Amino acid sequence: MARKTNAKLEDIARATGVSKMTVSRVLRGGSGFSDATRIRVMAEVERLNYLPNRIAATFGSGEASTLVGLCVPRFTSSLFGQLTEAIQSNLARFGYQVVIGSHDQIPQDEETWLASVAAWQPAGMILTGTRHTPNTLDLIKKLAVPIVEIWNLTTTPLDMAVGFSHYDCGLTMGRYIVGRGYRRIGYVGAMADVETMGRDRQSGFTQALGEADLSLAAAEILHDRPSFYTGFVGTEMILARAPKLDALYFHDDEMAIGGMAYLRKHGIRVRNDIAIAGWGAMEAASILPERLTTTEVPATKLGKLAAEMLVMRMRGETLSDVHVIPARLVPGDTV
Amino acid sequence: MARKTNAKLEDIARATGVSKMTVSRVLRGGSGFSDATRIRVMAEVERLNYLPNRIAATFGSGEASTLVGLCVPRFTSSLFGQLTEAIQSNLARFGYQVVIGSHDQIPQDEETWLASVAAWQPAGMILTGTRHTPNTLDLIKKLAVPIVEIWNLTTTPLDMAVGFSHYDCGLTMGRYIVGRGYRRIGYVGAMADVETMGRDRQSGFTQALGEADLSLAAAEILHDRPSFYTGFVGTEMILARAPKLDALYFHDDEMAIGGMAYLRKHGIRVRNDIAIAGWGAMEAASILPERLTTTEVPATKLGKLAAEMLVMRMRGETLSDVHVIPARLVPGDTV
DNA sequence: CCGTTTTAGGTTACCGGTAACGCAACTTCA
DNA sequence: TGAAGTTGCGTTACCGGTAACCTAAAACGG
Repeated sequence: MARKTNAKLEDIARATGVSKMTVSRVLRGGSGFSDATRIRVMAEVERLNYLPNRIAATFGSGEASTLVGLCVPRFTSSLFGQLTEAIQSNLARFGYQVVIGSHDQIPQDEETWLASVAAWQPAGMILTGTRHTPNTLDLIKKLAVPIVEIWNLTTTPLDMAVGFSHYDCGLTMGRYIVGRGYRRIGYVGAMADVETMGRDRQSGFTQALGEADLSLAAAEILHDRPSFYTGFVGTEMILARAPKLDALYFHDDEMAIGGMAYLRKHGIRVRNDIAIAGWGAMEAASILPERLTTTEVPATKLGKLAAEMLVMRMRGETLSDVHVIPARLVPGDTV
Repeated sequence: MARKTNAKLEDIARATGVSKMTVSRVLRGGSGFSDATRIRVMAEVERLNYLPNRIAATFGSGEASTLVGLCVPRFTSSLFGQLTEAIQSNLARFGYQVVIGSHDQIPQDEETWLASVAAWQPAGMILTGTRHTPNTLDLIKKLAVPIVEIWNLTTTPLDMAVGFSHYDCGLTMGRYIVGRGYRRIGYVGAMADVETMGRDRQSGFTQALGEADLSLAAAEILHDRPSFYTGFVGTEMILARAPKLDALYFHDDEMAIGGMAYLRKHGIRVRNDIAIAGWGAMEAASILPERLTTTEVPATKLGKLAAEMLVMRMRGETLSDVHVIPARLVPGDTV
């Protein structure tokens, strides 16, 4: 692992007969050189197979690097997968590299990760959620770099935010379910030990029920991460405790699908016996015999917008702080 | 975005009354300083809220950075999500940061991404698959950095490899299905335009059929990415062309589940009328009324091993090149 | 108690780019 | 035609760490 023997600007400069400053100018495509020089330099760059050195470039310029940090709860979720995909590809278009982390809803893990990425003088940061440790907030302030908080909406962003209100997702779905005449309504959630955004949806949902002088007839929050199987088991558990429910709101679609599998197995008819609502408009629901009532979350669009906002800000443009990507209730056949 | 005003080693050195070299030694936890000095230095580090600068550190040492590149086909796949999660968390344990890319099976995209990451003097690389462009191979050779090729097994790794044989997955499943007495067997795949590893599984599968003097009765390779819905549609299409099939092998479990949804919708009984086999042992299958016959792919274990192999090699240890993480056929109720 | 080794530091010279400035030759235009 | 830009470079001084080398004092050992 000794020093690399790669060609450097000086090698190209020597071979071309110019100064390395000129080579640097040519490579960065600015001005300050003739066309003839450019051609000669580029020929040597090609011949010597020059590989740029962003470490040296970043260090020398004193500017931020072209690295951007991205921290999500986890990558094993279809929505966060879409988000990651969209953010990475859109940042790559503008010449940025994405350094990832996941915190699984543990703010301390985000802090640890952030510190390790901060050491790279990143040009920007994308964080999910609005829950951060005090140290994270300190670090962010010290970094003084554009930041987008995504996924969850906030009116007081650290810097910029793009997302939607999980509370409103729950509120809207709650009103919808109540409006369809259901009265004995349960909620099946996940990750009981940590504060997920599903908790916000549950709050909004409960609020909607309260508006109709109802309350949650039962809530079953499992400890595991949301998954098909968690939904299956959660449904079994909540129905064991509260067999007379006529509607179930799930943490997300995958859990709802798991719940529906439980119902089918036990001959309980969806909608006729019990209404089902999910969240996320996940791909898995596309094969259900009935269209799942859910909330569409434009993860890809959100990721793209977050990336583009960050790029603009990193380039010094000013733009408004908070963008709302509306999540939309999609009525189906299950409520 | 002018130069940051963060404290640097020299500030700490001045405040402590030592040289910045001593501060550097203390911070990196080596030797060459007294306990009293260490305490005074650390106090100033704390007080001035020093933030390390890996750009300068990497540049100054001439060593590789602590960045590691990870390129997968896409992040919107449960298995690649698990892989990403495992790799990121296990590399983070050892102080590395993960820079991601995705190529969606287009080798050229991998090349472009690799070039942008190579400029960061990464300490290592993790690539999926063994198909790389000539330029990618050149670049990798120039980088001269530990590399793990994962997911697909190869006997001629660029450097190290950890994975399993997709061909064998298909071969084993083919023999199993043939052994259970099925004769009119179809295959439903995805991403027809590019060479996926599913293609390798299909080859092995076809080979197994050939061993029994059979051939694929039909193959339907869709153009889309594998998904629940692709499986649904693919099943519809293949059965329209070849209604008398008695077994179907799918690109993966999600497609198989989609296919089973189609069958259920049309009153076709799984196993009684047509056998179904998937691949990947994906979580979604956990809620099926019958246990899906599939191949278990230990993505998390694979990612962890890949990360650990890379770390060992980055630390200069020598170890064997190729590790096989066995994929295992899991018999279910659908074949 | 003295020679030798170890410890605790300081000094210096980079790493490979980039910013800022300088300057000669060439254009432009009144 | 001469003053004022403009173009096309070169020169110099960094950026903030680290490696390598050096030195004086302290510890050690026979």
